[in-house]
Amino acid sequence: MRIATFNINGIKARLPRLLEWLEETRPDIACLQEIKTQDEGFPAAEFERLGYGAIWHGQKGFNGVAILARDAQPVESGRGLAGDPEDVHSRYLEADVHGVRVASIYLPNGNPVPGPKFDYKLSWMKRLRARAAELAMLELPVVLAGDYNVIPHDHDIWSTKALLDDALRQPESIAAYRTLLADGWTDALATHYPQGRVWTYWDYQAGAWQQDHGFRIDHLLLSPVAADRLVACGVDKAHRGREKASDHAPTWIELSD
DNA sequence: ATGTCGTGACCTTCACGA
Repeated sequence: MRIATFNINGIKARLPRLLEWLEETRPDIACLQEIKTQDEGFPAAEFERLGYGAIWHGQKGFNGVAILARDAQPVESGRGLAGDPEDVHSRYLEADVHGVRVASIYLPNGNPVPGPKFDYKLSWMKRLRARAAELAMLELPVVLAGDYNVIPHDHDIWSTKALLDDALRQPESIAAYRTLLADGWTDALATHYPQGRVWTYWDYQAGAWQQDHGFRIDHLLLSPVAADRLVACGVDKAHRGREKASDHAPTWIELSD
């Protein structure tokens, strides 16, 4: 079973690319982030045509997450994270699909540092950790997939000197991410590529793609039962190089049946 | 130092978020 995560940076602008990717790679589950549309604007019929059921949590202009399932309808098990009634961002959606509990996560960017946006990022990560602890109690395999906006290690960015002041590389962000790993979650790509230097994001600016100045922020965290079934993982890098591409590349895992 | 996108709004151009 293939489970992918893809920050598409606007589902309206990206729809042809997204449908093309689905047809070419046929993931069993696709977690989408930054759909950047209200619920009414979600093109569910387009996915249905390709055999995908979907659930989505939209928001006007920004954020927004979705879960697609091939030949199935995801059964929603969570929408938003508990712990902050003031939080109106659409960043978390969770469902049961094909015997797996899966979450589509769009973790706050957190820039600039310091400031309220960075505080929000860190508190959001605490709330995610609390939800993850609940999910760890399930018998089902669990996959927490999404754009974490955290660069976990120096070898997860093209230059160790880049983005040092950025929220994506702050010690507090990295520590919160490592806390999840310490709780028993497995970073799939880190396990399979221990030497690092596998990118999932290349900025639109400054010729980052052309120079391969990327970094890794799209992660799939696996519960122990899911990690036991991990057989392969990777990044659909070629899709980042196409016309009108997202600034992220699809990132995926393969679980044994 | 700069570089680019996508979205939305009294909208042919800017502000914002990333």
